[in-house]
Amino acid sequence: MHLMELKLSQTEENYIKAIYSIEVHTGKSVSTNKIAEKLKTKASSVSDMIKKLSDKKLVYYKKYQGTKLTSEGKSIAVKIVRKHRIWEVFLVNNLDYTWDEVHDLAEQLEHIKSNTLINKLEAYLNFPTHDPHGDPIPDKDGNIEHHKNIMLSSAKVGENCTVIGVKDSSSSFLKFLDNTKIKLGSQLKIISIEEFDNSMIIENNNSQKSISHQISKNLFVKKL
Amino acid sequence: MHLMELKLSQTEENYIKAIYSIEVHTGKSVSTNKIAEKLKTKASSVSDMIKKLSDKKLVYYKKYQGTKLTSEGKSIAVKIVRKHRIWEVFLVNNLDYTWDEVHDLAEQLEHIKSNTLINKLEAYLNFPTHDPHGDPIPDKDGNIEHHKNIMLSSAKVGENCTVIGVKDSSSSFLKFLDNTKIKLGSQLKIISIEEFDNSMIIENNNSQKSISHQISKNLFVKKL
DNA sequence: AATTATTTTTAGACTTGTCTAAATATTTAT
DNA sequence: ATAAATATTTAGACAAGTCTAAAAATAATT
Repeated sequence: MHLMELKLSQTEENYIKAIYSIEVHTGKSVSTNKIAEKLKTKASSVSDMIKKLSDKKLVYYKKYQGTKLTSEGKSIAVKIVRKHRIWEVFLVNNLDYTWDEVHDLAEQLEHIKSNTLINKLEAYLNFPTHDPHGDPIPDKDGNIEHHKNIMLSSAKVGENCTVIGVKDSSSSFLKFLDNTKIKLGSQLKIISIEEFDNSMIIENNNSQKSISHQISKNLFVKKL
Repeated sequence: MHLMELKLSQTEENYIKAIYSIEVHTGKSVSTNKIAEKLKTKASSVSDMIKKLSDKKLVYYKKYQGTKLTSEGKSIAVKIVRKHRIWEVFLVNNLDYTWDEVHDLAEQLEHIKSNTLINKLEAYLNFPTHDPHGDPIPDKDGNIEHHKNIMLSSAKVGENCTVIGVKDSSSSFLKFLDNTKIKLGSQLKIISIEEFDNSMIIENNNSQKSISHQISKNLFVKKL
């Protein structure tokens, strides 16, 4: 519906992405301070940029009332997210990066401008549905599956499930997962749950491990 | 020998690369106008930037005397070239781009900042020695094989050779090669040479084709 | 060698994105 | 409901990179 492809700077794209991610998490309109915090910049800079994005009809904006992406803005945001996640898949699956190493690199790669590159890359990777952190990859038209956020901690004894993502994607958490050999797609069976501290014994690759509640609360799973 | 990794902007990198490519072609010190022409900018802008690069000890510069890369500058240039060519290999070999489509994309990808990415990518691609245009890929330490520029036009009847590059990398020439099924690594046997116009009959994939002198002058080959 | 012509540099202005400090709105608390 | 605290916006300055127009240096011509 857009008459001409407007070209955004890397900075503009980063603002759009930040607004999108806050908007998705909170549902509400996004405050200037939140954006500043996310982008590690100052509120005054954000104010300036929001005006610019508003002029380009990428956000709705009334002074002092916070901001929200227009449908055009949202569509751009989703495209950036799509690029980011597809690149992450490539880095982890093909170049042997680990979960915790890829974010900064993907942050750069997502800004590569090309109409065809990301689609070719997606095909090369066999149309992955989730990135290495378990977040869903939007399709070519911007449709994105919102997964229902089932945590491992809510699973019952005897159930089987597949790991599809992590909630906490801090470097230390991801390293812990690497060490315990839990990764995307891992099949887990809940053997028992300790009432005292809610820790779980799970079976993974035919071996049993104990998982603290702290951990199970941060693992998204799909029940089988 | 450099005490700390200095970070260059994309623009600075482009200047370094431009100076390098002109310096390699001509051998002489590079004039402001030549750089301006290459980068499609104005001489005044070039003047400013050269001063900046000179402050950073990446070029030698005396007013009105042209400029030359220092060894530090040259090493940076070669690293960029390395990135550019490795990305081109990936785009053509793995994502099915054609020779003539990849330049602009590689121009973006070469600026991705990462100490590990390009080495991992190189390994993933099995350490290619040449890019899809036949230009040699510098190794991790910046060593670059200067190939001896043997043209197909200098081959004799009965000789066998492999295509390792093109001199003219215009889009129309690359398309012509695609159409005639000549690509990097193609094995060619010279069947005959027509004295009148120096056109050649060559054998490629068990089929014979006529190649004008204009074409054979622009194909780098390695004799077998 | 003196005069053109060309190349290169400087000076000043503009754009994008940033910042600090001050002014204005809004929200919270009393 | 008024004062205090917080959030947001404006104003003005700065850095990177670009440009035009004018000045200075080099090269070419006669």
